[in-house]
Amino acid sequence: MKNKIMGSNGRVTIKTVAADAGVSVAAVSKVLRDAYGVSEALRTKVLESIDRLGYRPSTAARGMRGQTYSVGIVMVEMANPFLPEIVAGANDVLATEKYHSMIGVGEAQLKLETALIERMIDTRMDGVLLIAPRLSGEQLARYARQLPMVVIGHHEPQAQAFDTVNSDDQMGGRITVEALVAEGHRRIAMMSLPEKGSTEVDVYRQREIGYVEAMRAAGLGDEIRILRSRERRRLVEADLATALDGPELPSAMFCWSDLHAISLLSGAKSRGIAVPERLAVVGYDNSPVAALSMIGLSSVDQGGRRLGEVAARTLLSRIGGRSAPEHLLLDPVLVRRESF
Amino acid sequence: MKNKIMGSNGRVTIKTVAADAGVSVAAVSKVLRDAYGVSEALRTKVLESIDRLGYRPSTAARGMRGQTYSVGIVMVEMANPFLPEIVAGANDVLATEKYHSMIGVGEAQLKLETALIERMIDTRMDGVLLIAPRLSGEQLARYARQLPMVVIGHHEPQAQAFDTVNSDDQMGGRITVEALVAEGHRRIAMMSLPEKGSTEVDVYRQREIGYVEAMRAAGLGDEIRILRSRERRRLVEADLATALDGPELPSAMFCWSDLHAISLLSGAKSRGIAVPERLAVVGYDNSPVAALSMIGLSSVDQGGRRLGEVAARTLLSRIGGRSAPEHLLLDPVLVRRESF
DNA sequence: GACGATATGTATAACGTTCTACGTATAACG
DNA sequence: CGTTATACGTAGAACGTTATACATATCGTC
Repeated sequence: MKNKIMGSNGRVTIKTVAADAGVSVAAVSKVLRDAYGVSEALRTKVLESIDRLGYRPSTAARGMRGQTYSVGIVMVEMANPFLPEIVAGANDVLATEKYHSMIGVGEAQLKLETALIERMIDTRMDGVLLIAPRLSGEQLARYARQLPMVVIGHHEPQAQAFDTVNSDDQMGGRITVEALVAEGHRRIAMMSLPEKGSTEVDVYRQREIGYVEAMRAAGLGDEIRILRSRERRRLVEADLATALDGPELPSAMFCWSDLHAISLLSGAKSRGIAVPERLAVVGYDNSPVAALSMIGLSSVDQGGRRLGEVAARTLLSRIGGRSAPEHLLLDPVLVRRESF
Repeated sequence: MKNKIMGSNGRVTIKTVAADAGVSVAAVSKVLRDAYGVSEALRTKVLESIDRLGYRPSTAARGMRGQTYSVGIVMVEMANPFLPEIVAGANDVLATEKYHSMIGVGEAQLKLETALIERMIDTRMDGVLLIAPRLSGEQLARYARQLPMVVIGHHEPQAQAFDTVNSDDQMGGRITVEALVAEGHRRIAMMSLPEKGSTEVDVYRQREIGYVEAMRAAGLGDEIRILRSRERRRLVEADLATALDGPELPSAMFCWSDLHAISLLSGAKSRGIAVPERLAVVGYDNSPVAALSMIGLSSVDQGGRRLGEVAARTLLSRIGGRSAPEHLLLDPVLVRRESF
């Protein structure tokens, strides 16, 4: 067994492969990149050496000059039950193209989000997928000029620098109201987040728009009622209690998220309010908890896995060179359970 | 404004900083690394240039020769509700030392786990934190010889090449049985996973050991009963139904995970089995779902955040050069709710 | 001032891969 | 056979940072 040319730390490098196959380093690189200018014979020889030696390219070295075949995912938080499906869907697609994703958790903090995106740029990731980012559209665009970007959970169809892939949140509000109206409900309220500081890129604002439109279309413009709950997890139950104990309990409540809907269910039960007889409840996200038979929450399903798949495909096409923006909306579905 | 020396793509590089500060590239590098051999005056000058220019080191270039100040986390799956707290705790500690974590999801698949760890090595991450890996201790040790490693959810106190940080799973079984016994329960069964293919590194095997020991200590050796549920999510409910419909329903059931416990609660309710009067139920993990008032599951709390913090600290000390192994156990706590 | 010890700052190669320029071989055509 | 076009493979620089060797400056002592 001949002496092998190894990198520092005893690692098999492209030089090891070149020596084993009896070709130049540049030839091995061409084979790895599927670049023009190597014969089939040389290619076969090199691939055999790569196999035999168990060579893996150094991602760090690739980042100096070429592609790393990695994608960053920045998630707003880890505990959100909607996100695993998105990530799984994205990873399915990425894996077919030999890409790996690396996830950073932004904790809904601008500073952290910024630091993560910048670290991904510094690591020379080929692209980034943001899920429910807190950065503004302008800030997103600035980073998108530095690396390919796709955003989920941010509605900005006029954005040029990055793509968006979303569930159609207006439609989610609409189909929920339509279904409740078809059951005879007239007093349909919506539980959302504070209006202050929000814009129409936010998913809950889009859901409100759909709710309002459908109520109007059903001739229920006078019954439009949007209640606002503070976002802090600890404050949600207090705000929901206010809604449940208020003077005019609606016959149905559409909540912008499952978390709120589940808390509402809980509060209603403890007050002896019959669900769905006295109060029908619909959430949003169709999280696994919603499906527990002890919960039985009706909920709008956004098709997280499909979202992830489409977003990853869109990102790969950006990485491949496309610069014309794409803004996609996928149809949500209302999943009915006992709460409605 | 003078011409600035910029890297490819218009990026501020170490050369830009050196030129701006009027010093050599190597001096700037020494400042960045806090290395010996630069004066305070030069240091101040360089740091001002770094600030003014908004210089960020290229992580890829750092990976060629030095440290990247990044840590990989490989998680068994994304949807596990126990994991967000671990990651949050780890990230808190890592952030104080200017490290970023990047998460890969192994989906409980050996091939994927392997590929992720290798990609983290290729990216020259400074260390890796594995959460409930499926790789064997031997395989873990092989990778741990290539980069610093800490493992959570894998009990191997004799391992030399990597560290472990775990909740004391035996103790979790023990305190549960003790509490049930103190309430007068004698027929206490445990719901666990299949014995085939498992070893004592697995958390559920450790919980079984604690269960068995505490039953014996309470003079209930004859009442030891470990039921086994297949791991596939879809099969859990069928296996639990078998347990609920069996000839001898115990008076209490200790489940190795909240998922199983919640399904058991659901099954018991649908059969009219009064919880906790006819059947007391205790889960493991104290997940957010367990705490929902509509669920009210008593559960063993592992202190995920604390686990993450300790694990990150342990990893940083490994990265800092320590090679003597550390194996830490944190005490779990039984959280009581309506199910018991 | 001379000498020795220590601190400081620079020059330069290394790290592993990609990109590009270009020399040479090969094939096709007249 | 000579000419032209194309394919193939190599040499070497680039990428941005770190690590190390070493020249020179500075400080303390005699």
